[in-house]
Amino acid sequence: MTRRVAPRRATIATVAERAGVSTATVSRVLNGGVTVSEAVHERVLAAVEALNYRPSDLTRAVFAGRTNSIGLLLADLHNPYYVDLVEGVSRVANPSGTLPYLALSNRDPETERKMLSLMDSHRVRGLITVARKSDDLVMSMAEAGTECVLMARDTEPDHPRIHVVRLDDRAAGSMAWEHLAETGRSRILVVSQDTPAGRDRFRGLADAAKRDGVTLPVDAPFMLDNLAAPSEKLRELIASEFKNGTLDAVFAATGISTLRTFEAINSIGLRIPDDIAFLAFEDFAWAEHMTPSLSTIVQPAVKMGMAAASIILDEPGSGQRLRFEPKLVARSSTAV
Amino acid sequence: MTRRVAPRRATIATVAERAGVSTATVSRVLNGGVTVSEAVHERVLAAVEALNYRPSDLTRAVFAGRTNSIGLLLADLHNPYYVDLVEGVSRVANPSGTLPYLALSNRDPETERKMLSLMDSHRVRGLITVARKSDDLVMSMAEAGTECVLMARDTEPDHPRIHVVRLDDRAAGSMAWEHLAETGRSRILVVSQDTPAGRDRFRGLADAAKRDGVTLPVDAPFMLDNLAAPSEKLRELIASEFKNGTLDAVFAATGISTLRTFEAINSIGLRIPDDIAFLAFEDFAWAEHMTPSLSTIVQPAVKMGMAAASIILDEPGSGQRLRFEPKLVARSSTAV
DNA sequence: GTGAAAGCGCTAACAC
DNA sequence: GTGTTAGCGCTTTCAC
Repeated sequence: MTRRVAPRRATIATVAERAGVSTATVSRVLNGGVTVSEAVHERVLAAVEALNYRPSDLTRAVFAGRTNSIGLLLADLHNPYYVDLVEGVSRVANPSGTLPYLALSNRDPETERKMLSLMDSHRVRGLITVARKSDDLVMSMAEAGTECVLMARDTEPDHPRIHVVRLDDRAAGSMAWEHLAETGRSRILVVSQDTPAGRDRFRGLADAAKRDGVTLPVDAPFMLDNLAAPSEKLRELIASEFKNGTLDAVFAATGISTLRTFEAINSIGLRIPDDIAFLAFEDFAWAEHMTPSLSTIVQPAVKMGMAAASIILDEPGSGQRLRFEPKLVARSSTAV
Repeated sequence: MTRRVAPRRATIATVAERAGVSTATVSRVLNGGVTVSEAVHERVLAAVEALNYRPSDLTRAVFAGRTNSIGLLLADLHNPYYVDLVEGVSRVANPSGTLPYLALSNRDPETERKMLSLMDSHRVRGLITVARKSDDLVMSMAEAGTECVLMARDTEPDHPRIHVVRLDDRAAGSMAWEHLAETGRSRILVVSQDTPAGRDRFRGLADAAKRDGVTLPVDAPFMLDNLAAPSEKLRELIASEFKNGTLDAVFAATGISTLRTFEAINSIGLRIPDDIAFLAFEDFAWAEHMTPSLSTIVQPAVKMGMAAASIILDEPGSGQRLRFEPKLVARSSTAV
């Protein structure tokens, strides 16, 4: 750790000297609250201007024992849900001078932990994360005073500074069932990533079907393992189920699975929605322009991001549990 | 600014006390370099472990006069180019303990300036930005010691701490021409956002055409003003040019214009590529699954992000000018 | 090999 | 009203 590497820049002392006052006075005019004489006020402001001085949020944070940064740990940025989350967090955080650190885990537990540690080193004031294998780290950060917001989690660690913001996944599932049933489908395959959210969405759909007296042809969601490449197994499953006549709709229950599922259906040569209906998850610019346009179930990700940031900034230590409702966007891929 | 709000957490002093040594010694074993007796070394490490102590990068930064954060200011996250940029920056920055702050301008100059100021307040060590209306701010940050990397800029401010990383936009344009010409098209319309990059790409295409003795039917790119909604004007332009027989290909020269252009062509009912060829910019997961699949010209965004971060961390003050080469991904939308 | 002390840039008591 | 002083958590001379 070399010392003083950057070119000198104006500090509060520089400004004080130039204005012929003490650093305390400079601090006072900059932060307001206390009364300062008109003359001094002007001299200080002039000095600030002349020296292009901007107080260091860094030093302020050291003093206050709390920074103005939030740690945002996501899996990647290819899911529109994550993108909107960033948007939402920024919208709430920025106005109060808070900036989010963005880190991507790419679903690697090792990376996940490293990034969390890094954020802790940087003393983020709050953490918003989709991490799943780092409860111990999160707990120790909460213990140390960091507000932690867990996204899309089913577990609910008991700590006043650990909050949970999630979608009502069961509702998303039953919403999928209702839409598909309404359009005349009942032989549904659910495709998902292997996450609590995905399982809950399946459960929601299966339960809703049961209430209507229908049993799904497949009694568990098809779990995608490798998200980076087309799934041969999925392709085969859809092809054989369809041939057996036990399939008239596929519900991709998570953002990433949407692409892989669409791809599988198309590669078999099945026509959507004539041969088979396709209901996707998350909305993205191109969904409307696909052939056919895609029906999707969408989470209010921007709102969820805003809520997460609000908890950190405005309701620390309140152990929030927030649940948001999904929305259906019906387009052609599930049309009758 | 309230003081001491967060619950106390272990500081270097806590560790020192518990290990029965001075803070200086703790610092020494944590940072290495100096020799410390075996016994003390162990006691300190044990205390660190027991107290779950993690040194504050914040305080270190105050002392060192330089943080481990980078400011990343982008327009939005809907363009795959930006997403890959984040990926690239993280890949280089994270391993050395550097975390990027992410801010979105949504192309609003006001927001752009606010975010830049915020980042400066946070004393980012370096800045990577697509900002266009804030040269004065960038210059003052560079002056104060912040490494600034301008992305996609044609101007080149003269300062050792202001760097430029960009695509060879002319090459992208001529690459577009060559591909389209090869597949038998020459009556090309270029659609773009109103940016230096877009203009250069048009210029590159027009010049290449000229070299081949061809004059474009339209002597300037169609500049999209509102990126958030379909463009009626674009739709009309394409329809009328096509009817006149002066159009057999459209080149969307920027990431966002790709969507709006595709939309316009489709809404007219023109068939791609039979009636008209369509060449897009930037690659994204769905491009391959559109009907037809989209041919695109792609910038090596991940590499560009890595380069930008490297400049900040490894080559400060070297006034870099980097130019990257685009790549063509040929698919069905430009097939013969 | 280890401790005491100064100082990074800033804010908040406490005097005057 | 304004200056003086102490101190936030850390690193680094400088003594011992």
